[in-house]
Amino acid sequence: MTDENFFEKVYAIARQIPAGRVTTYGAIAEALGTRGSARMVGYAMNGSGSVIPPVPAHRVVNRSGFLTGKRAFHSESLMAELLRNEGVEVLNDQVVDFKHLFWHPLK
DNA sequence: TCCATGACTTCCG
DNA sequence: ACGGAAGCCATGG
Repeated sequence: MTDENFFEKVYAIARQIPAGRVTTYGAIAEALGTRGSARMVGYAMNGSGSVIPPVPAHRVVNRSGFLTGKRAFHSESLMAELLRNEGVEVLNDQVVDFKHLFWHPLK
């Protein structure tokens, strides 16, 4: 393992996401200072399952509100289940009123 | 060191 | 408005 500073930053912000809220990879990337590394955010989240404390990766979706990362979970439906458990309505692998539930890391 | 991959985003047709 | 292609940064082989 080399310098995992980047991953730690992603995890830190992901853990700052309030329950019942969701954010986008680009927003996190921008909060890190690397706006173009939106893909890396998801890439880092891929290892979030092996990090402690646990990271609410299910609260992170793409800018369209789609659960693009649900495939990385143990079950593809688990991500939607977690969101619903927090009060976030998910329909057809998409967050309902995503625009309204959107949470900005810097805000 | 170079090439290939990816939980994204934006631009162009 | 919709679909396809390019750009982007970090990691691994």
